[in-house]
Amino acid sequence: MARTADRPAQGEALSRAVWDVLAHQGLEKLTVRAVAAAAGCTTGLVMHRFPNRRALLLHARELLHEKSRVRVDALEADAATPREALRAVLHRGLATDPETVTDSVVWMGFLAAAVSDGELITMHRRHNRSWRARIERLVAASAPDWTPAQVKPAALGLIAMAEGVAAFAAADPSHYPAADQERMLDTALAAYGLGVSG
Amino acid sequence: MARTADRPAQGEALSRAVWDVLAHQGLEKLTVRAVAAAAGCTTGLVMHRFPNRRALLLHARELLHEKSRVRVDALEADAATPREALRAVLHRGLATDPETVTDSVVWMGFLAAAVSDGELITMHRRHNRSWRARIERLVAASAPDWTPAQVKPAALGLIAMAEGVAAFAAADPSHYPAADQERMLDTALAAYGLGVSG
DNA sequence: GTGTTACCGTAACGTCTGTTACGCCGCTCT
DNA sequence: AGAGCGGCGTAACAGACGTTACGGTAACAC
Repeated sequence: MARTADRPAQGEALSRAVWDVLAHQGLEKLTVRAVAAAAGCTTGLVMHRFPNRRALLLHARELLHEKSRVRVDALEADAATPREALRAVLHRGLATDPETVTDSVVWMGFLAAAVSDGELITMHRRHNRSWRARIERLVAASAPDWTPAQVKPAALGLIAMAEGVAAFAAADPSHYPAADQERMLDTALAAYGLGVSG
Repeated sequence: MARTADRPAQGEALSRAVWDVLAHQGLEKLTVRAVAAAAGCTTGLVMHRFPNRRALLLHARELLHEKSRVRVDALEADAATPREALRAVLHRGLATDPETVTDSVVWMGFLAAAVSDGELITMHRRHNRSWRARIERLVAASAPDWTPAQVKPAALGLIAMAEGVAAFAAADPSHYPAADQERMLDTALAAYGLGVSG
């Protein structure tokens, strides 16, 4: 890492290093030294930029949340219909390529770390609740005549399905190819009567 | 822990201590000392019973797998129809009470630990594949006229849904009450045409 | 009761952790 | 060009970690 004073860029580079370590070495090896090595610097820079290890993790978690929100916002904005938006957004939650598989592994690492960190679990809940609200809104827009009592279980089923299959694929990619996950998603949308062509 | 030579019982007690620490303190604090404290003994006993920390974790993981398999076998045997069996088995995968919430937290801990442990990930895959095969078998029995191309996406959707909602509920129990999870499951089964009364 | 066995608590080892303190070196300003 | 400043690499710290070695003591045989 070159010698610069661009603090936001350094914070982002270090957060990316956190994600790298979490994805390839796991939570147990997520040490300050490992992060520094992944970022190509020393622990001096890391501890100079963040007051302590926890702050580093919290920043990395928040940044990941923010990036994924921006990406999903764009997917939603680009969709022609609510049903296409629903499918596109849910599809992003699957783990169908190296990037999203990595995302899923990192996601699980943060979730496991949250067990012993009140602030991490608070961030997770905030993010997850807004994710759930987004899908409920898209389901309601996709089926305008449904009551909330119909929307809520369907939306919950869809987000749970995406989360679950992403965890499966992250742990066993060769047995959960992209095509299987996509067929699963389209079958579920069709079963609920939310298919794009329905 | 009393002074005895009942090795299997000690191994099980220590594994239960591993689950306790994993559930209440998280993977980062899963140390030999913490496990010994949770078991009410010292590190001496732990290291006398297991050659090293990894062996302790692997044993705890395998025992958890075995116990859940026995429980699910019983649920399946007790069911009157394939559809009832399918629902009962999937319901066990939800996180609807303190015990199953704990199970889900522990499950995630092991999954996160598996990122940096080839043997743990192998065990996870073996277990997960047999779990998937079980649900595919139950779905096929519940809908005898379906082709494999219909069975597989539905079964995948169902197990992913259960896994996902268990993770949600483990991280945010107050926002994922049992009733919501059960309504989600029954709505999904009905949507697939696999409802108990269908 | 006494001797033997081995279970397991105690204590120590070297390594690795997060964190702190120090100082070099490149940039900027006059 | 030289002085001043601050970013960040280096090195050391205390504590916690996994693991090892040793010794006291409970449990059994007789």
